[in-house]
Parts: sequence; C-alpha cells; structure tokens
Amino acid sequence: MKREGENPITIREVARCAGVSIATVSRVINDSLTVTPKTREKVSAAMIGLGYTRNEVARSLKIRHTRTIGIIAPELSNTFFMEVLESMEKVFSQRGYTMVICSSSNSVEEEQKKLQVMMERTVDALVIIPVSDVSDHFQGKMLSSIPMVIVDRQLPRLHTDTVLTDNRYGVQQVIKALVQEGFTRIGFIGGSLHIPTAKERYAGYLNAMEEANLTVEGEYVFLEGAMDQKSGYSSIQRILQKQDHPQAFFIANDLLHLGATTYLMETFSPGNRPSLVFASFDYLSYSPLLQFCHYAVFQPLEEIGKSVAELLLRRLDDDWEGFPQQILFKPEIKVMHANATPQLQFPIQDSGKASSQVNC
Amino acid sequence: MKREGENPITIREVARCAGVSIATVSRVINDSLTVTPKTREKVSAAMIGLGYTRNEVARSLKIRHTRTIGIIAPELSNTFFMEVLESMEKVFSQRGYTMVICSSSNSVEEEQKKLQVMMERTVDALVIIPVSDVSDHFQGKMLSSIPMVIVDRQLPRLHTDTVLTDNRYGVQQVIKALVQEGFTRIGFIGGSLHIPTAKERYAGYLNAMEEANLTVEGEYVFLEGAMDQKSGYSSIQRILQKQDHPQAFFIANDLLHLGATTYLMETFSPGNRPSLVFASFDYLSYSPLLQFCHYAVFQPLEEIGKSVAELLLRRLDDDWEGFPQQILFKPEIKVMHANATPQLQFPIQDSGKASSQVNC
DNA sequence: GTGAAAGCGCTAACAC
DNA sequence: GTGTTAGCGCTTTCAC
Repeated sequence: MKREGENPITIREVARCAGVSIATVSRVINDSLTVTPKTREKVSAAMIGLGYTRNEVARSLKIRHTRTIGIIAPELSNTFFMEVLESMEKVFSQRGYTMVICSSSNSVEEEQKKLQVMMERTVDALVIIPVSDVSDHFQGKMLSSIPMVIVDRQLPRLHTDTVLTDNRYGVQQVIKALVQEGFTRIGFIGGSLHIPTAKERYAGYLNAMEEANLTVEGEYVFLEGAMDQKSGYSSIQRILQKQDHPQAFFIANDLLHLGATTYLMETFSPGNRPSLVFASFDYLSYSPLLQFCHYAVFQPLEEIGKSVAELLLRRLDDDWEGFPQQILFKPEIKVMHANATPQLQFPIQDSGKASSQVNC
Repeated sequence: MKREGENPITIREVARCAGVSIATVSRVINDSLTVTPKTREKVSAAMIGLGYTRNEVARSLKIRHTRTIGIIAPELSNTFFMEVLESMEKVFSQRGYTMVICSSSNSVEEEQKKLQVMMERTVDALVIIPVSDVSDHFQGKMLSSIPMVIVDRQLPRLHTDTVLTDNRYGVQQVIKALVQEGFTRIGFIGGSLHIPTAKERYAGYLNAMEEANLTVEGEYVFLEGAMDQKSGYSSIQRILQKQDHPQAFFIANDLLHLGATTYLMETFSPGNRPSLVFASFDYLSYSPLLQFCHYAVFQPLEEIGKSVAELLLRRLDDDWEGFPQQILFKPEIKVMHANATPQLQFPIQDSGKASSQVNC
C-alpha cells in the first residue's frame, strides 16, 4: 500500500549539501543579486540534485502574505461566472498568484462562513460575486484590511471597487429594439429583487417601457424566486395558460431563458410552436440555439475577468488611485439573425430626446 | 485612501487579554477537552472581544498539512468540469477543506507548472483532469507522497486512483440505438486521439460498428484537433460539402455537438435544414435545445464529483483500501423525445450474443 | 558576499 | 488544568 513520503527536502538540507548557510540558499531562491555566480551555481546544483521544492506556506508565514486570491461565488456551475474566472486565472497565475475558490451556494449564511475561511487562510485579496444585497458581513475590520472587488452585482452601501455590466443600458437597448419591431406589449421574466442584477434589469425594463410609452402589465411581470432554469420553465408555462398574453418578453438571464425555451420545445412540436419573441441577458456558447430569441445582451466576460484581476493587482501593488472605483462595462447587443430584424443598429438612439448617457 | 490594517490579532494577545498562556488559547481553539469551562469562557470572550481570527498558514506550517485540495483542469469554462467541481466543493468544504484551482489551459507544459505550484503550496491532495495522455510529470517522488485522483480521462500507465465514465459503453449504446432506428451509415466526429476521452469514445465507436457489421467510412471519421465548438462547426460544414454523406453521426462531446448544431441553424432556415441525426456524449443544461440529437450519453456529474471527493477524503484519512482504485460510472442514455424513437430501452441488449459486461 | 540568529503564529510535548 | 518551550521552513536584519 501507499506509504507516507519521507520528510520533504528543506532549505537546510540544500544548505548542507551545498556547503553554505541557509541564508545563502534563501538568497538564490529569491534571486538576490548579492550572490557570487559560483555559489549560486553550487546551490542550484544541490537544489536540483535533492529535488528541492520551496515551501510556500513557510514563506507566507514569514513574509505575511500568501500570493493567494480568494474567490467567492454563489455557485460554481454557472457559465457566466466560469468564463470570468477563466479569464482572471490567466492574469493572476502569470503574476504568481493562485486562486482559492469557494461557493456560497446562494446562501448569505454560507457566504459569511466562506468569508471567514478566506480570512483564516489570509488570502491577499478577495473577489466576490455576492449572493444578495445584504452586505453587512463585508464590513468587518479584518476584511477591510485587504483589497476586495465586487463583481457583477452591485452592493448598495458598500465602499469598494466594483466591476459590472451596465444592466440598465442593456435592457433598454433590447426593449427599444423590440419596440421598433412593432411590439407594444412586453412582459418581464426575472427573479427576486434581492438579487442585485435582477433588480437592475427590472429597473431598466421599467424605464424603457416608460420611455416608449408602453404599459407595464403586472400580470406578466415575474419577480419571484431564483433566476434559474426551473423558474423560467414554469413562468412561461403559466404565461401560456392565460388568454391574450403578450407576444414579447424580456428575460432577465440565460438560465431563465433556457428554461423557457426548453418548455416550449418540449411541449410543442416544431410546426406548432407559439410565436413568442424573447430578448434577454447573456449571450453564451449555446445562445445560437435559443430559437425564440431576437436580441441578446452580451457581457464581455473575458474583459470583465481581466479587468477585475488587473484592478486587484493594482491594489495589491498599493496603488489606490480612484478608490473606490466602479468599472461599468457597456454590453454589446447581439441580433439573432435567424429570428430578428437584422438591420437594427446599436446603440439605438431615442428619436425624441438625447440618448441616456452611459458612463463607461 | 485605503490604509494597511494594523497587525492582526494573534493568539498571544488573546492570551494576554484573557490572562492565560498561549497554550491554553490554542487548546480552546482546538476544542481540547482539558480546559476548565471557566477558562474556556474567559478565552472565548477575549477572542470575540478582540476579533481574533485564527491564522491557518501558521497552523499549517506547524501541523504540516494545509486542509487544501489542489485542482487542475484543462480549462475552467467548461460545464462538465464545473458541475463536477461544484459537487466536490460541497463535500470538501463540509469537511473543512478548501480548494485551490488552476487551469492547465490545455497545455502539458502549463500542467506541469501548475503541478509545481501545487507542490509548493503543499496541498494535501490533488484532483487532476489531465490535458492529454502524457503523464510523466505525474510520477515525481514529491507528488507520489500525497493522494491524487485522476478524473474523467484515464492515463494509461499511471498507478493512481481514477474515476471516470464508461465511455465505450456509452458510445456503444447510442450507436446501437441508431442502428435500431435503421441507420446503417454512421460517421464519427471527435478529436485528437491524444485526448484520452476522444480515444476511448472512438474505440467504442469502432467496436459498436463492428458488432453491428457496419462499415466505418474513413472519409466521415474526424479525429483531428481539439474537441471544441469551432471544430464541430467546421467538421459538419465539410461533411455537407460532400455528396452522399451519411445521415447519422456520433459526436464525441458537447462542444463539438454545439458547434455542429450552430452551423446548421445559422446556415439553413427552419424549413430547409438537412435531416441529419446526431448522437453524442454529454447531456447538459442546454441539451434539450440540440435539435438534431436523438440520443445523448448522460454522465452523472454530481455523483462523479461526490465520489472523487469521498475517495480523496478516505485517502486523506489514510485508508488505502483498494488502491489504486478505478471507479467507473455507467452513463445513462437520454432519449430526446422530440426527435428520436422514444420506446427504446437502455441498456440495449445485443440480439445475437450476450451483452458486453460493464464493471461498475 | 556570506553566515548567525531572530522570529512569523501556531501546536504539542513535557513539566508542574 | 495550565504554562513553558521548542520548533514547523522560511526571510531578513545585522555582523563580519
């Protein structure tokens, strides 16, 4: 059976083997200039001969940081999040940082716990996609001593760097596009207003509807529960039970959209499907398959990730310029050619007044 | 601007504040029984009063493990992988382990580097989804001293715990189903045979074709490059350029499948689409939208993750029973009702001889 | 340029 | 039951 490995090689053994002091070994490990090429050579030889591997935890204890970034997200199995993560990883890893990842499982309580774990592990910095709009636990004294950036979901009263997409802008654009196509009744399928993105997108919807002078029909505004597939599935199901429902809907995220489309494909045979029209947030790998979709709001996932990482790295270099900074990405509108009016140009200008300003 | 936090509270200050020794503080932190309720009380009060947070890195240095699991995957933005990850996280976090995650970016070289990083950080155990079938760098002396499980892709000559899906079985089942539907010409869209899953699935395809006495037409077997969306897109494009191509294809994974379907939806209008039929690996959230798919092989992602984590935890508890263990999950075949012959029963029995044995 | 020594915050003998 | 003490493996003054 497998046996415990012998004690790993330490700096001490390398020193002995090379006939120098541990200080010298440490110097060559850390590329200190003050080492004779000759000794450096000896030490290197010893290191590779012995198969030395530096112990980062000892090092961390001494230098009081860990070259580690803590990441907390509401769930891991989420395309949006993973895309951002992947992009962050590239820049972090290149700078010698590694990522510690936890899921808050969409629970504030769990989020709190994971925050605690991160502090105990003394991560150097934190990137958080918050579960909800409750943010008290981000205020701790301990926490405030390390850089943190909030991603994707804005926390009302929190004094931190934030990077997110201009949700309202995205919604407004696609609603306008729907209006230009001629739809006058447009429903909203979203989630609990305690989810910051849900709230923002709802606000954008309300706004756009007002600007277009259209009535919001409360009966066709869904604001309950999670923004997941199941919820999208059941929402569209309930909608179709009603007589005289709107033909067009804005759907607040990809999961809801997926659920809704799945319901339609499962329930109706190809020739027989209701002629619904969707516009929604997120344009992901599988979005081309979303048959009822005319317009999708594409968030620049990769850039977002890169930008988060770079901002954090700057803070880590003790550059606090612009703090607390809010980086707002303007999303891109994708026209799904198969279904929509292809010649629309984005951003769509308001005919009446000047278009609303987007600070990006 | 933001200022560095004061020095964090240590065990020492708690001790002073509570009027006890640091050993006692350590004892209450670690729930040692040998502490009077009264002192325990005092110490706890001091801890919460001071806002003490245990320093895990110091602890790790002392006890010589980190309660940390290293994870290396070829890419992070991959639904399959993330689903497994999410499930692992649940069981690890419950046992007090946290996960350090790196991407090997589909590069063997990068994989090697990340392995090194993991060793430096002295993770307690490793879960690896290998990039390819080259496995020399997993043999190191240092590495062999910690538990490791290889997931999803089997490494030929490597003496480790492994958990994966029975790829051949899955392919064989869906090919049989296709055959029973009446297809006699079935192509294969896969990827480089250096990717272990691609290889296994190809082998399963060959096998099933032989059993069904069907000819493998080399012209319609795609074994090049990555198993990604782009490759799926261009493969189907090339296929359609040929006269007299087969109607049915097995596609080796979800990304290829997505690419292929996207091409078809973009290129042909709804009434006008070629009547292709696909069977493929992976049944994911968006699979119901894969219009041309008749059969999908569903890997029990959640169970796989759970099983990896539990196996690793057992090894961590020094239970080496059955090492090296190979856990083979038998996949489930999903019949896509909208498109396929719904009444097929899985597993499909061979009419002629006994069905091949699957050890699970 | 190199070595001796102190100490990062913690745990675990070992005394008492 | 509680305190004293010796490190875990490393970095970093400070002498030489």
